[in-house]
Amino acid sequence: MADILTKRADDHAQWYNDLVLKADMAEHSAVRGCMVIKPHGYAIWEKMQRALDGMFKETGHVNAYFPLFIPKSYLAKEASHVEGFAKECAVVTHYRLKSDPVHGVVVDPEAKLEEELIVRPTSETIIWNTYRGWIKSYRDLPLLINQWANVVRWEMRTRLFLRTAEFLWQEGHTAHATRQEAIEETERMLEVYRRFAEEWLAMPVIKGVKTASERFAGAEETYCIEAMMQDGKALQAGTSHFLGQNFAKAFDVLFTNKENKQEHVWATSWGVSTRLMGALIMTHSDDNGLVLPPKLAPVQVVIVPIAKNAEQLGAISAFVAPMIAAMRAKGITVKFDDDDTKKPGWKFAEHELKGVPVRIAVGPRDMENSTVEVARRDTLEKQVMQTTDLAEKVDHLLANIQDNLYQKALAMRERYTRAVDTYEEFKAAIEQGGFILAHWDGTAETEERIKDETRATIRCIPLDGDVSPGACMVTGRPSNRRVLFARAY
RNA sequence: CGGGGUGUAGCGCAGCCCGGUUAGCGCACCUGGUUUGGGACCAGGGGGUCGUGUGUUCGAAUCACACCACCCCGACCA
Repeated sequence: MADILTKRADDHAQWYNDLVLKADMAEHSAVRGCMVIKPHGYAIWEKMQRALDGMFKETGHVNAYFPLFIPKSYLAKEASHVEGFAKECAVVTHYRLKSDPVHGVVVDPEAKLEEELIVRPTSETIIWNTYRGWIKSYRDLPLLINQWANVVRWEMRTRLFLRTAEFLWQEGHTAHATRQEAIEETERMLEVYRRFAEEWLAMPVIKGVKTASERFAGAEETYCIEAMMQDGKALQAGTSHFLGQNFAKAFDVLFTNKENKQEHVWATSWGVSTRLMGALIMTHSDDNGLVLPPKLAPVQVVIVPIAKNAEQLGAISAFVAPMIAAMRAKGITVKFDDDDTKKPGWKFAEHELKGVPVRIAVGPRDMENSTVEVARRDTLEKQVMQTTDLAEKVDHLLANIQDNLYQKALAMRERYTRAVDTYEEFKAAIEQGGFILAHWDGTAETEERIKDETRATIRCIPLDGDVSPGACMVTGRPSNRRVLFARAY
């Protein structure tokens, strides 16, 4: 087979880049840091959206849409929020161009905006400013809203899907009458993200909370799910923030409680982005290309006819028609690749590159024997199957692939997760990659020192797992429990 | 923002050091034919402001200066 991708073992970053481009998911655009998401990539994102959107609605949320532009002054209303986002905001200063003999068009200096607008890096401010008008009574609560949107963060360094200047995401913004209720919401949505990651992306994640220094700008507590990529680095796959009353206070959002007293509402926000595409790629794919979990594959089964001529192709089409109908009846997405300008070998490689979970090859030999050749993308194994009950067999195979991908990723994470007790062990272990569970004294100073010396960060304080106390590996001071360290994307 | 790299056909590259016919090669594309169970083969064909600007020169893809863009590696972040 032709080597069209850089091998993972040679250069993981280059492999990732090649894969995104060659599998036709996205490409760089004319604008620095902004990508074009191509149909194959977008189809996967759409499947993610559909699944997540359903889960949001099952948990009582509704969708709405807020503006792309935010008055500059709004950003400053929540002190730590502005601190966190100010240095990466795109700003709109004018609303008109005019033609120019030398430069074609120039900004019309007479069209300067009274108040500059920023392109949203996230929507808390505009949303909370709006919520003020919507919330008057405890009867208006909880307010459970999600929006699907694009946001812009002027990142210094970008990577396709993992970090782009503009990215697509969803952001949930909820308002509650009590602290407890808001915390429950924050945790509920984190659990939705865990389920989505594990059941749809087949990507095991660790739920936890961020340390103070890694917390979202404006949050009281940031919960996250952390995943391990194949190169042993960590990727934050989703976040859910308990915002306390910070935004309610900044935007004067008050409600009257049952005792006729005015109170600030309690808030949450939570989001996942097109970064999940990067997570998906780096969790399962191999040197032959993309590997997609069946639940997110735009095409789950591709049928490749092997025909010498048009008559044979016609016979194969008739032969597979009932199988296709039976599979579709089971909700399986099937593509019959009867393009006669490409050879079978070319198609095999192409569909592997694009991550189609199951490939079925059918030729004259199969028609004689009432068989088909079924190849699975995850293990690259091929087997000849009788056509009897093929749809059921394929249905099982897809479920099996989905499960196998999860189990493989889980086994990898477990293999590369270890507990260490001394800083020396830690330094050696971090060079090997993977997750490290170690005791930490809870101070920002120690966290910072570890980061400076090893480039490892505390990914999260896990919600589950070993909670026995110990001594900080660096300072020896007491520690409540082990926390999760890794080098991260 | 520091470091490195790259801009030549749709894609990937050679040519540049040492200036000189009509700027090449592979893939892709078009036509015809033979093929088709792991990226087919033969023959013919089309496609280029060599990133931009200025300069040096009889002559610039090639030399000089400036600029622009993008990519990769770090620091910052979903």
